[in-house]
Amino acid sequence: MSNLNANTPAPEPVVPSDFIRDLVAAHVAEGKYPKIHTRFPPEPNGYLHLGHAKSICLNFGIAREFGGACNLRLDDTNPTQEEAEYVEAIRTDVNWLIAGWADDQLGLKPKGKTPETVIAKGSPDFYLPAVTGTPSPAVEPFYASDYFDQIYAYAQQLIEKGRAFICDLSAADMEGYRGAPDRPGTESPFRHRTVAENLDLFARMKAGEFPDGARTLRAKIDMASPNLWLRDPILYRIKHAAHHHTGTRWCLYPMYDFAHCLSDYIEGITHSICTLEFEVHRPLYDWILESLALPRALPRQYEFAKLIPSHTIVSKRKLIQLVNDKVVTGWDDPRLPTLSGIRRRGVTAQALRAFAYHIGVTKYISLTDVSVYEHAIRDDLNQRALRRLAVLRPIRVVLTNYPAGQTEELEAVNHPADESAGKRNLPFSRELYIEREDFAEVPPPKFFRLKPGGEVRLKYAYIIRCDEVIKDAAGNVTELRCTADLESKSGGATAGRKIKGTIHWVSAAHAIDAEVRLYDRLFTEAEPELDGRDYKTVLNPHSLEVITAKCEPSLAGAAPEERYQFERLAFFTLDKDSAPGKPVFNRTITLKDTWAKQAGKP
RNA sequence: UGCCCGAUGGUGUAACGGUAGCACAGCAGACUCUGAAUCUGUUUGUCAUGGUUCAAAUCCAUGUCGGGCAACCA
Repeated sequence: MSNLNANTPAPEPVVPSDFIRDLVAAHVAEGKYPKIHTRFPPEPNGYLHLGHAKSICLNFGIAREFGGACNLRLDDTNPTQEEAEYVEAIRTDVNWLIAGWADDQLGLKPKGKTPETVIAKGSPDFYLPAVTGTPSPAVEPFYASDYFDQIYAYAQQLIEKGRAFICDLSAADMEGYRGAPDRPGTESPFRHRTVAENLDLFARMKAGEFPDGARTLRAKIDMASPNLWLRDPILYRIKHAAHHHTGTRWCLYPMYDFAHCLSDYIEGITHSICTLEFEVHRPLYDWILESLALPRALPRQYEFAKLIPSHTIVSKRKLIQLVNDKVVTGWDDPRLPTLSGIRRRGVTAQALRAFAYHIGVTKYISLTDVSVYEHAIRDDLNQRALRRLAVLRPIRVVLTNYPAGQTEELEAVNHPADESAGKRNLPFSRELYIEREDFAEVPPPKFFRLKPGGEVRLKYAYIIRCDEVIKDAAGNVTELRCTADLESKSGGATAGRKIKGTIHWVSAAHAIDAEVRLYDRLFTEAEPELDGRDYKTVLNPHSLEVITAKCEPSLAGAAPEERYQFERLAFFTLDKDSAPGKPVFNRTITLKDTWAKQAGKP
């Protein structure tokens, strides 16, 4: 195990290998492109989640491993779906996830810059190169909507080539003309308009002469194609709607298929990596690009299977529902698989990257068990978290042979495997708190914590024996009266005694209170929506429990960027709801608990 | 019932015609002033049937199963 704390990040895993990277490596080997250029193109219609993390790690990872760049692009061609709020959230999440790892590969553009126009082979060509490695307020992400002028010009070219036409069919009519997967469609009655008429109509569509849905621009391909996406697909539709980035300048917006390949081309993307559902779109992607006789190298699309994590939901629509229905407190609720939620929960970007590395990239649609995710988190946190003592569910212990009023400072290490993490002192006194679970009046087999007449070691302190159990009228244990072996402190005469159990504790007089939020999986089932089941029926009622814990005093100075392990319990991080003197800790993930598993067995 | 894609232990992946490996999970043990970590050992797998070949997870054929595709969404 390597030694590190929050300030000395763990080494990144070795470079992964998968079918896409193999392809890119081959392209590099044959010198197919001067530079590898990928892109991460989210639509700003929601928050980024675990699934996006996989894509980000893939795209930026490739850029990183092959000396290329990866553009951040907002794929914003549908004004009715997208909002500026999401743009900011996306930028934050991407920056967080790649920080210290692929910052130098992040492709942005000078603020406000749109593609440069060049005349190549007698027709306009557009290019918008990325700037990398210069984070500053003067740069911003790419926006597909910044290319509306260029995409419009490309559409005109397509019309001029006789490869696109204006269609007056309504959405309902078009459905009838489309045919079916096993039955060819029929050509639109407007398919044979003249170039001049198409150009004129297209210009008038742009000018706002027609209402929504009145006309569309369609590619002229093949209504009999077995690939539905090649049956004269719509390239442009009329939408009199304000756009988050272009305002009211347009009432005509390009469809994804038309805008995406051209955006890739304009930015000089070489490898356009997307998820499997776009596989059937690839012929259209290529058709558009090839129909335009473009002078520069064309981008190519590659598809991989998206991440499907178990015990959660990653569909944007469902995520919105969870937020709106107040099942969770917001987009950054630590139980959500959103990057903002994950971050607030205390998971580090590096853990997420390690996870992405471990799950691999294939074309096989699979369900990834959360345990892989959880392992990546534990592995990361175990290396960086500072150890602390805190008691979640306290029970009072009085050491009858320890002088009242006496306090001593005991030395404790901050990390058992990293000396450089330093040490701290723990105040010790006659009255303590220990974990309720660490005492059993009637101990189950193999219980080696505290029991009547039994001994246990207090971490960094003394070995104590339980002499007496005090109960209230209802029979609840309220206090344990114990005696300490005063020679058994670290370095003491009897410190070497073999005691099976070691438990954590805090001094009652010195402990500070902290709100602790115990998070757990949001769903009890691996596939919440299996067979159309309503996810509401499998919500985990214990996904959040809020308690007040007794913490060692040093935790009063907890830092938000730090990670802590409350020994023998779990990993925690300070929540943004903390106030001076009122710390709030989020439980990121519990430690593995072999005892709980064993104790739970019949 | 058209087209496209896929199938390797419980789960996720590697092997690119030449010993089926790794990780997670599980189980057993060692160690332990964290029942954590660490270390050791270990159970379980090439969808099926043919074919090509000295040799097939890998190439071919057929089948089976799973997924995707008929928004003026992305």
